[in-house]
Amino acid sequence: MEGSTVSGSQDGQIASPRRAPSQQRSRERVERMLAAASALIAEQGSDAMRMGEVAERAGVSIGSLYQFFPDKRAIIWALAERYTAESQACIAAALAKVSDAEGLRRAFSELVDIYYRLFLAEPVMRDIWSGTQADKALRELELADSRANAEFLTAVLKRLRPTADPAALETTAFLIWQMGEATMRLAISVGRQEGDDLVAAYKRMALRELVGE
Amino acid sequence: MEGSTVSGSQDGQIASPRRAPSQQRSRERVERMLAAASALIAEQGSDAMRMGEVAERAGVSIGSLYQFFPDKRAIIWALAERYTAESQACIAAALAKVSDAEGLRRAFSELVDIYYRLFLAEPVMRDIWSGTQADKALRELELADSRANAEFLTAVLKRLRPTADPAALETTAFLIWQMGEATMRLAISVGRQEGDDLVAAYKRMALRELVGE
DNA sequence: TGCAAACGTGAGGATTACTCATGTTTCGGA
DNA sequence: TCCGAAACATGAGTAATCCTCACGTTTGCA
Repeated sequence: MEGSTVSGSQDGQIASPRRAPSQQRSRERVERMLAAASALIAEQGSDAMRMGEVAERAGVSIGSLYQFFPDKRAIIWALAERYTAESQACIAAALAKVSDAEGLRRAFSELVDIYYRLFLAEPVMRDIWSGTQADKALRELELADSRANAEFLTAVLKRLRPTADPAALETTAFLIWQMGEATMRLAISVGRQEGDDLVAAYKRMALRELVGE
Repeated sequence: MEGSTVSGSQDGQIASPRRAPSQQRSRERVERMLAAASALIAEQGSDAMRMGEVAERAGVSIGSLYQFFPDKRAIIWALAERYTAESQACIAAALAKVSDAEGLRRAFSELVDIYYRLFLAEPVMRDIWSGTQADKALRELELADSRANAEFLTAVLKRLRPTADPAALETTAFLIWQMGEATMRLAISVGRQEGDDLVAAYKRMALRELVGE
């Protein structure tokens, strides 16, 4: 998983191999490229982001950019991967020590709020997850991320309801998580007031399913 | 709304006006263009669809294509609009005569099945709704469609639960509908077995919310 | 029947992701 | 310390594709 920052491509295949930065100089330059891309996505969206502009703003040539990222999607993928890695750790921590229904209620409720605020505050994340779903590799990254997150939830449910069918719990947890992400995407694409209402309604519905009435 | 087949563009603005076909000949040609686009999307997806190929397969010149569709997105938008119009009528019919909880349970359950089968069977619809969410105009069309559909559901809920807060019912109906669409998109992007399970789980959750325990 | 508007055409303009031949820097080993 | 190989850097050029536009043709109507 070490060099995975460098890959990412259409139809889920690993793209043609590109050099991973091994020297200090190039590592710093790759950071600058990612920072430039991030800024441009925040300003204009990933669709309007031009590779030439990324290179210019990073202070590197277009050729250098393509030396480390096989194509445009790869640079977006790299940014997305960072976000997922970060948030996954946060989610694991929040759910790890849940041991009863009330704890789950509190942890889940808090998690939804954090996620929602994150979506509202991070234009890059918003753009990547709500706009660029056309990219197959990104969809698969999101799906994998979602499965991983749902597993934390599954673990909690199995602990709280040891007699229930494990497969059913897995399906429920995955669905609830995916619906949460769908709700976030929806909430940020409508007005703030309606978005808040929708998130609140989701939270209510999800909790009803997770901890019963 | 008459000539709306012809418009559709970025940032929700109506695109630069394009001639609407007024003669018999051109109406037939526009149909051929839409049919060609539909076939190509079914074969390779809307992203890989080339405007030149659409024109060639429709037996018209590239110039004619652009005479009626301001840009590539417009032709996809036109196809999407047809689907929404069709399905909306079907949904309205299914929900119009619901008068009690048991009727709602049956109608909703059937509706979900129909929608799921539709998604599975229609590659064009699948492509448009699950892939090309990057297009702002399409997102807005889908949102408007979803709101319209949710309203039918809202109407039923208001009939069945006259004492409940109307605004809350609206939010609930809209959220449930959006989650349904999210579930469909998810279900078709995972395997058939898991997809079926997810749809079944969604149906259970939604019904729990709609008609109680 | 003639004319204006609608329609039809396809070569070419414009944009942009991406390549590649060539030059420069870094670094380990002799 | 020096050399050679590998890593790195460059940017003009290529290819693909969306879309335009100037000019010809057909249709409908007064």
